[in-house]
Amino acid sequence: MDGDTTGALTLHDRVRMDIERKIDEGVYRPGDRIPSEHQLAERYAVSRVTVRRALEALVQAGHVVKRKGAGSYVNPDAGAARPYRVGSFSENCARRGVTPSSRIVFAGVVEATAEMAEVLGEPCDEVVRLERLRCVDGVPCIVEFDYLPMRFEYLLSLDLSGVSLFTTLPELEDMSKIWFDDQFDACLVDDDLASLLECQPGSPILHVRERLSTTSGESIYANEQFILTSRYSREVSSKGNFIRCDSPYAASGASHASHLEARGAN
Amino acid sequence: MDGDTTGALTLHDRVRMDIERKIDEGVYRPGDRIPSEHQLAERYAVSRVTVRRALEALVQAGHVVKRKGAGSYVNPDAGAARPYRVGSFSENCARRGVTPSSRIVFAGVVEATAEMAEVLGEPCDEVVRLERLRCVDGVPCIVEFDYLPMRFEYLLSLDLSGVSLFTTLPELEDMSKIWFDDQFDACLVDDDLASLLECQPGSPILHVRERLSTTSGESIYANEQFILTSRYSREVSSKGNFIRCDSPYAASGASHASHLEARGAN
DNA sequence: GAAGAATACATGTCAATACAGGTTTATGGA
DNA sequence: TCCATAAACCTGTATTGACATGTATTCTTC
Repeated sequence: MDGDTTGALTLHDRVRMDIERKIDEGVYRPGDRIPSEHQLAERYAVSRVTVRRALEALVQAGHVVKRKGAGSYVNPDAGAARPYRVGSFSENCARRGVTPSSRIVFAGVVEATAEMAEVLGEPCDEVVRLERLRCVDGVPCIVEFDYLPMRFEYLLSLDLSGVSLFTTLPELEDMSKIWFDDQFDACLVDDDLASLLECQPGSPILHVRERLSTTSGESIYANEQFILTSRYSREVSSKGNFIRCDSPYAASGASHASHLEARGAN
Repeated sequence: MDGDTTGALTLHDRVRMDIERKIDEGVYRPGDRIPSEHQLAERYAVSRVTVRRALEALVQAGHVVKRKGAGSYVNPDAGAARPYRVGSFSENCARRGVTPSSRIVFAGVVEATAEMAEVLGEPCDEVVRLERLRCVDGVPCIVEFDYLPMRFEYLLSLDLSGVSLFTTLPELEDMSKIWFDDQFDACLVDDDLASLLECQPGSPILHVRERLSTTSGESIYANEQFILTSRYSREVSSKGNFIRCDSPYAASGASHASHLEARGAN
């Protein structure tokens, strides 16, 4: 395990990282069989259980596939070994070599509507509200509204124009313990959005309502994004541990839920 | 573990299911601390490792939260204990007591475009193509195009009007080994879609392109859905082990990728 | 040479034990 | 009563050992 013996990490984490590194460096190449659990245990001087735990994580991440009775293999499709993390707006831009920017349109405390309280999962009178215009190389792409519980009021004293909530909130450190609830709609750009996004009113626009909560049920925040998909596309990759919960409206005759916020309140 | 001793299941599965049942029946209620791992091991007459494995699955599914040094607790937010599976169109309708129906608009083998071959991840000349109109209580909501590798040609001899691909394809049995790649766009209803969906041309419509593949890199199928969100809304819940890979178009100046299929080819 | 049996090997499952480190509760002194 | 300490308890991590089951290879037999 080389000189990388950071004492803070667990054994199975160190084993996992070393195997991961060997895959990255091509020591184990796509399609190759990697040494058996028994051999790895001997090589790293750990128990087989520890090796199995490391391999389990690699299987979860898509780097390794196992075949009972045969062995463990490096995933032959290198592209399928997706990074195991969430990319924020800022991160995605950086990865593509374009410059993200944010203009804070509004940041403050507002009275909570009944719907906000419900979405945030707790009775509350006030919420922290952000409205941001996100641009790529100066071209406006997304209008985003964020709604956070009052315990995040401290955010208002920070400069949020360059950062994402993803990297700011300590609650979001361990993504594996976060539930994302997303609802997707298509709607048309109204005059307010058009002037912010510098586009034609009546253009189609993607409307995403997202709610983040911990697996223990605590709400973190909710947001609402209007994404001009002609300028910025939203892609999501996910492993099968999610549920779609489509809901037909036609049957109940109920109209579409309106936006979380009264747009005229600015 | 009652009389439910199905020999086919593993021990940790039986333990997990029994704890799950006790949570469902209210023996362990939300917020309650469930017996310690040591106690559970003694009660079920299994080792602590087996109990931990059962609990691990329950934590993954969101039913249980653990606190180091303190104990394991039933997730206080019952709503957060989401079912650990994907809901198909048919399933979601059934759950809501409305009647789903599908009209097959087209089903057959077509010549593969370069883009289809790329999306399906393998060189191919032909693909199986389905076009379906999905309705809720007779109201058309979704136009769906499916593209499958030729090994699924046998589907064409089945009656697909009542079922979903999800429950039909054996490849989709273990959802935890499936990658979903989704891309969301908003666009406008054209004349073809309008006549199928019985709606106004120019209405905003949600356009989802989805690709399913195994963690070992094998493509299963790709599809393209046009969802009238005013009649049927798409919600997605997911745990944090996914990635968003938004891509800015503004920078490169590249135009939006066109549909997978030439719409006029019908 | 081909088919089937025997063998070696790899992963899957499970048990029993040990210790580290965090949390809760009980104890005891100021 | 309040606070600090100690003990009990619980989860996290790791080891060793064992057996079951599926896969691949080799050997034997026809």
